[in-house]
Amino acid sequence: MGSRQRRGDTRQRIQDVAVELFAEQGYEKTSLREIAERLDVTKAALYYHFKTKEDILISLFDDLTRPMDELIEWGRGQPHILDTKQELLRRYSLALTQAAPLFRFMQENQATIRELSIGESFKDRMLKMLEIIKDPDAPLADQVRCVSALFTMHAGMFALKDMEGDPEDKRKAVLEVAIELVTQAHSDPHTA
Amino acid sequence: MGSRQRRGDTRQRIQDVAVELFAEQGYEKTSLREIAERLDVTKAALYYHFKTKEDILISLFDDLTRPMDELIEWGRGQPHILDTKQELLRRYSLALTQAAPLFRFMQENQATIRELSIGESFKDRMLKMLEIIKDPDAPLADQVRCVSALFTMHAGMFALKDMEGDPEDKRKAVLEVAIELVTQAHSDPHTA
Amino acid sequence: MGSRQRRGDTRQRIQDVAVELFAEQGYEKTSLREIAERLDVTKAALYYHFKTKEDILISLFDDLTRPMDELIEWGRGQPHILDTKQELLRRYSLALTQAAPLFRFMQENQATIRELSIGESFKDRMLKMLEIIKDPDAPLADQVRCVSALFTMHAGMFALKDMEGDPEDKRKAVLEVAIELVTQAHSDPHTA
Amino acid sequence: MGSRQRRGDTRQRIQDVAVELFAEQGYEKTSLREIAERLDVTKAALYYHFKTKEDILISLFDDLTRPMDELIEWGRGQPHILDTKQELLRRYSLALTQAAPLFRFMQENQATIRELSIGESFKDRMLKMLEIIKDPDAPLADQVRCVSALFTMHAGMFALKDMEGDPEDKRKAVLEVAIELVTQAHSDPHTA
DNA sequence: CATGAATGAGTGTTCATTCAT
DNA sequence: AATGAATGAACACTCATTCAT
Repeated sequence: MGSRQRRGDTRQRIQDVAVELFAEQGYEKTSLREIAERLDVTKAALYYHFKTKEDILISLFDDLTRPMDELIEWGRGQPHILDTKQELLRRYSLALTQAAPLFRFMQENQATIRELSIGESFKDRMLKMLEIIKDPDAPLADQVRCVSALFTMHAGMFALKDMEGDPEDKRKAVLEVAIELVTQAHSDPHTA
Repeated sequence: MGSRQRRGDTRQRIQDVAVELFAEQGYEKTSLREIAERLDVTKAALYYHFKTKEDILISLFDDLTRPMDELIEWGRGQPHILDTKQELLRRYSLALTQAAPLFRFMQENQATIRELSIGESFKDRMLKMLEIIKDPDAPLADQVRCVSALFTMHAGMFALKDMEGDPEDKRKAVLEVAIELVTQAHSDPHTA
Repeated sequence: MGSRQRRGDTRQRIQDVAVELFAEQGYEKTSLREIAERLDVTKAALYYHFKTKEDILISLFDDLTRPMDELIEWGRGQPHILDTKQELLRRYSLALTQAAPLFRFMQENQATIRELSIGESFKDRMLKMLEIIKDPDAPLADQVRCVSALFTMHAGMFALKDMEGDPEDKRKAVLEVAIELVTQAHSDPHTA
Repeated sequence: MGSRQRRGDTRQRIQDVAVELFAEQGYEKTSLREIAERLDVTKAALYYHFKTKEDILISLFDDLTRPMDELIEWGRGQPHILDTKQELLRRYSLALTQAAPLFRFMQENQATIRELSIGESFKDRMLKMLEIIKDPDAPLADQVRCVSALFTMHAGMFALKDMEGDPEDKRKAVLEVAIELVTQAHSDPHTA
């Protein structure tokens, strides 16, 4: 019965277990044997669903990069005004929350990801988001504020895990600080 | 000549190469064979100087944690006023700059480090620094500001690498933003 | 053809080669590379069938300890009379003959085995057999006779290898001496 | 002071530690590093005193084989009567007691020793001792009794370690059984 | 849709041994 | 009489990957 219900969703189950283990132990330290054992299948079965180990990782990122791409596309269609920037952060915050484990993984395995084909593409996306909220002619400190806004959002949620309080409250607090940073960077009158 | 001059500094040379490779490729993906080959010695030679691979990593962190411990001790002896917090960040900024590659490594290999004996000890240190700059009764957003200040400093310097500009200017800009965050968190009148 | 016929019996073939090499050279001096080469497979193939090197050894002992356990169980269900003791030795003699190479290995690698998980369990079994044939209140010399009976059986067969004569004749001679020792130990009237 | 008193006796100290560790863990599992660490010298120091690891072992056996050689020479000069055989066992028992750890080592590392140059020479000695107490034309069982007598003496002392009782009492008991076996083998009237 | 069996390349680690000093 | 530094060869073990069934 249990095995009947599982018919056809093996691919999804692999992804679920992979996200969990990758986030917990890192990509390199997680072996396919481990994933297979948790699912009670053989390693070879994984290869029916994915061509390589890296392929599993890439498939996970697809769920993550799609919302980001949409976000970027949306942002580019908007005027470069403060409101756009703030809204971008708001939407990004929600996207992050939904793909939290994957982001935690990304945050903690940058060295690994950098070498993977996915690394470049992700960095690209981050730069594109920065382009939307950042003014290249602004003073250095303002540019740092924008970078910091994004990083704060990435790190914030995981770094705050041991702090007491409702997760949603924490998300809002992080978002508030990020928006503030961007607002400050935007409104700062600069004479470059 | 080259090999004569090298006598006695092998341990240091191992550390240098290790820092470089660990930062570049990550801890797991850097093999002892690779380190040995770069130094033109055998793997076994590494084991004369270090008991295990992890031991190499630990030895690297010693150079890093000592200044942090001094900083924490200094901070604890000061009154919990804004000035102390700002000065702590200023000093931390300098410490970070000096051990930049190691911090880049740490920033990018959190998943790996977490499992190592060193992970806990480093997290402890971060929490102790937070205790100095953060007020546990402050509103959530203010606490986020303090966390963000530290993370901004960690990430800032590496994330800004592709941006043009003098490294020292960038360091100051990052520091400025961090100080601002902490200042705001401190001065915020809160009625908890 | 040869390789086709071999399908499915690799595990057994590993055990066969392992017994032979362990007995010939000792456990420590026999490397997995050596076993693998003899079988014309890779080392990794061994790990498909056994989790560790020690596991191979343990699996070999399973074939040995099962008959011993049966023997012990049988002996415990019998009255502590001379007949039982003699019959135990007779049955043990047969068991030993069947697992001769393994016993030779055990006899010659006691130091190694002692440190392995198997060591304790084997010693236990020997003590349990002793309990059946030995009277704890008997004079020391009688107790020695019982210990000697078992040891004679262990060592006898291998020590007598270079002596001319039919193996079965030798087995019977060893058994005869062992039975004699136990008989003497049993019938000895003692006033402890 | 301690180090002054140690001057010149390093060779002896190496032997002492080696005997102890070899007996405890076996020859293969005892590394020179371990021996050196126990003596608080470097591995290289061992090589000042002994040419190879095997050389240490050989030097240990010298202390053991000398008394055996004397014993064999003595035995050969005596008539092949029961008294000679009994006296041989008595003397051997004392020799064994004096070199107990080494004999324990030999008993437990036969597979190792067999491959060493020393192995053959030791086996030779055992055969020579057998020649003295054993009649090659006697019935098989009698020959087994003689082999058993020697083996009982070897094994007896270590196998009886967990048994309660004074070591000297145990030695005598073992000797008693061995003498008995040889006596029986000798007096047995045989018509081959 | 999945398994059983295997591989080749690699890992970190240990060892006995050497030799200039 | 002993050390510091190193080597070369080996070892047990793990990994991602393959493929016939």
